[in-house]
Amino acid sequence: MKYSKQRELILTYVQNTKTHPTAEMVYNNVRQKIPNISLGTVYRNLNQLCEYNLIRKISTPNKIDRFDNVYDNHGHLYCHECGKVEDISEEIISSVCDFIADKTNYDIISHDVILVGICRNCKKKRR
Amino acid sequence: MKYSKQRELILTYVQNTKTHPTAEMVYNNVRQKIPNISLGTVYRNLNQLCEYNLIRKISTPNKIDRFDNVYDNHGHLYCHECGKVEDISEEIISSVCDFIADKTNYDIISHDVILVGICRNCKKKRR
DNA sequence: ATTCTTGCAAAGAGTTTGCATAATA
DNA sequence: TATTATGCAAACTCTTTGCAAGAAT
Repeated sequence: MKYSKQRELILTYVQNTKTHPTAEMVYNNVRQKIPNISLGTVYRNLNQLCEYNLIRKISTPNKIDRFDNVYDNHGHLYCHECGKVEDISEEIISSVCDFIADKTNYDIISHDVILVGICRNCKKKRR
Repeated sequence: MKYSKQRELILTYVQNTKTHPTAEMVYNNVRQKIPNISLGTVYRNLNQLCEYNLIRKISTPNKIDRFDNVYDNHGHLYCHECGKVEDISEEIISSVCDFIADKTNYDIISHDVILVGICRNCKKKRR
């Protein structure tokens, strides 16, 4: 992989934010430093960084891909109400995966675990 | 909801197949009986049937929505390799949801549980 | 007669890709 | 110099929507 300023900024941003950003969010952030970067370049780099396992893609039920670091095998909870993505710790995920793999004969790819629910905030608002 | 032949066939098909069909699959099936039905009508009806909780939408990581019956709160396993969607029984899902809800403070919507892994067949092929 | 549904085609959203130019090795 | 990356715009895929015509209540 040849160096590029664009890719470096994209990688740094995805690795250091906790927001599980969409391509659009990455674009808006990197644009502050490289104003004429294109959305196509952002997508190309995000996908390439995924192939090299430097980041990973999280698919959520609303169809907008989000990206995240790969520090461990944590999973994700998607809030069906506000769309927020939160982490589920690696320990929790691995017990769940063991349990399900045992019952179903699937090999669960733990870092792709996505569960859908209603987050704390939205639960409060509902009352 | 006013009756329509189109909707009846769509509902019957989704309720009675085990393939978790995409809109396209539903379209191709219903077209055998109503050749000039349009894809737009299929989408409109699938969404409407979801609103009335007669069927449900399953979002998978490849972004193509799939549809399924609502007989119980079973979950789904998506095979990352071949794209197949298999059921996870309601019992398994509810233990997983209880476990995660307890650890994370989320209310898990159990019928939206999607886990991603490699299915039996693809595991075999890999060897 | 009123309301809902259809088929069709156009529009929409998110993402990918072709191409000439520019940067890296 | 050879290769890879970029910006731009066009293309692509899946899905939704506006509208006039048709079917159900």
